[in-house]
Amino acid sequence: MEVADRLHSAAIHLLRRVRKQDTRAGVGPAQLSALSVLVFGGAHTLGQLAAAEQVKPPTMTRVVKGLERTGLVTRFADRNDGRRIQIRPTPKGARLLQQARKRRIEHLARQLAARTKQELSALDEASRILEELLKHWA
Amino acid sequence: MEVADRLHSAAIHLLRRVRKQDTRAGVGPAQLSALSVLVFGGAHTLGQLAAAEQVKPPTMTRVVKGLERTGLVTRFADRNDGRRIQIRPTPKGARLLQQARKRRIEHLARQLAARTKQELSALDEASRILEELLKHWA
DNA sequence: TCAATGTAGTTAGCTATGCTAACTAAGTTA
DNA sequence: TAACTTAGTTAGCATAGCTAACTACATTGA
Repeated sequence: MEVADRLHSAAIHLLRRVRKQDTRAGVGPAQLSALSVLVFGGAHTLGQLAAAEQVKPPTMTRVVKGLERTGLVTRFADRNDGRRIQIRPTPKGARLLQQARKRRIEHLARQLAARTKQELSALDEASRILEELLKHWA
Repeated sequence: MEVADRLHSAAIHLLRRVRKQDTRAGVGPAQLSALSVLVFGGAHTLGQLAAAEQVKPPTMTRVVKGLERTGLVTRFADRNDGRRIQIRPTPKGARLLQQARKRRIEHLARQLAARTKQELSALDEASRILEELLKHWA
């Protein structure tokens, strides 16, 4: 379908550009993305985090190890279930994520600055439609 | 900025969903993406391909090796410059890419089917604005 | 009660993908 | 034609994905 195609392509190329800003964070993309889930969604168990990131548990074990080694998250025991491991961002982790996110958003915002008010509101409306779409995704 | 933020988030989540369709292609994301450049853009030198994919030449050397090993691309010498290596998709490579792309687009199109005509045209317009934005990206 | 079953996470080991540094080979220039 | 530049590869490292097999804890049911 025509719209699907155009949307798909635009999303790919947009993210490819924006992602380049992450180089300076000094943290890989998987770690950054997992950290983002924790900073915006609060503590998660390893399994919840793996599900949220759509990766298998062994992958998340290693991602969390990396984040822990650099002091960006801490792990603590679950009170109700001795098998579960809760993971929480440290203040350092929250700070780093916010900065990385700021770089991405500001970079994109700079590009958008040259657009007209009409175009910006069209983009805003489209984003809201997509949010709705994602909420009901089959 | 508000719009940048919303757009960024929508693009991330959209692609994450769509990308899951690629599992069945049996080819990694970097290979699939490079193959897409070749199928839609014709033969490229290794360096052009690396630039298009925003990776360094050594990375692309290996990606191309993988594609070559599974018979999805072929390499041939550049007539004008003996240092250059041209890379071209094979019929098998073109076929595989088209199928993978079809799966992605159709999956997205199925989700879009529940939207109104107005919403679809808003998404289409936004995609065109983004294409324009990407063209003049600083 | 406690043995069988299920669930959460880790470890080991493979592949793919990213990088830099250092190299080879081919073109360009002074 | 010697010096420099450019294209690509090789080697070696880190990250990130997977499956299979394991440990530890929780739940279930005879």
